[in-house]
Amino acid sequence: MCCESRFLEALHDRGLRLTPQRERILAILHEMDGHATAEQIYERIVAQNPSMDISTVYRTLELLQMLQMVGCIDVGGQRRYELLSLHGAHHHLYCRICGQLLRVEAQEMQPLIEHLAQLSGFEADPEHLIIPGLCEECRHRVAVSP
Amino acid sequence: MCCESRFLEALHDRGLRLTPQRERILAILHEMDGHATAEQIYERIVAQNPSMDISTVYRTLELLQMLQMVGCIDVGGQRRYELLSLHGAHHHLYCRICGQLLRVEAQEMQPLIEHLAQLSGFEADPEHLIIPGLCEECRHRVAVSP
DNA sequence: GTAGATGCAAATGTTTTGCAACTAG
DNA sequence: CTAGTTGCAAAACATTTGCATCTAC
Repeated sequence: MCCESRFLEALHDRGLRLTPQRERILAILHEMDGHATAEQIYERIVAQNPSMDISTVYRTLELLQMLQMVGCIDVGGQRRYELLSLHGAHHHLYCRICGQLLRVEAQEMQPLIEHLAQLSGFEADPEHLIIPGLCEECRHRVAVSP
Repeated sequence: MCCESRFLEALHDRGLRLTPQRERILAILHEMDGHATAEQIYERIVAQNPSMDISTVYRTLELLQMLQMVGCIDVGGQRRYELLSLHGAHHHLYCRICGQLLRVEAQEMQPLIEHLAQLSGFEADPEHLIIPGLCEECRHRVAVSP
């Protein structure tokens, strides 16, 4: 796990503590490799440790966001979290049929971002844009049965 | 009101009915000119007609979305609705400091959409994309006081 | 020992649903 | 008339909070 020592240090700097629950949540975030909901993280942990509470998951995710270790995106009325250290800067394609999230490298969006800046002085975030649409499979499925 | 007759026709085609509640919600959507939450629409109506229920607002908004007369975007954990007939196809720039939504013509995004289709077979929605970032004013304000 | 963290239960806020009563066509 | 619609109340979600208990340090 690449960032546990960073976590520990960040906690200590603030007078906060490394608990087994926090370790477990960080480990799960590594395992899941992105786009997990709080509920999904919680379920994985409860399987082994039934006493874990979902409020602890939320509190830890909030903490990790504050420490800039976890990013959060808001799709389809729910939040999904991912460890920032696992992937480079990227955006998301959100399939509004199957709910799948695809990653797109940040650079693919660069021309658009420059265009918008020129057009209206708007400085688009260089990461975590969510583009809704249809993924390839769902697009075909819809085309076949209209 | 430009689209009431279209609404009536679409309803009749499906054996559905035009009720005073549906008329009222459509009228409010015209008045509000975009980006209203269900709660905001509900409040406006309750002021004159206290018996209206918010579930009727949700049901009508869902219906209008199904009829492609209303679009829905998901920003900052809440949904906002707008009448599609009021503006041409467009996307949104969402300033995450002041919360303002700016409209961008759909054509400005066309090159990106084609690029994504080529890259991963993803068919991005031609409308209602939300791009978070900083509007010109907030960008300057932030630059001055870091 | 003690500030900080946890688990529990209950509150929150938003959206959805079941259902009996009502009404547009 | 009657299928569709409404208002109401309650459920369903996702998320947050208050608090007594517990624990990392």
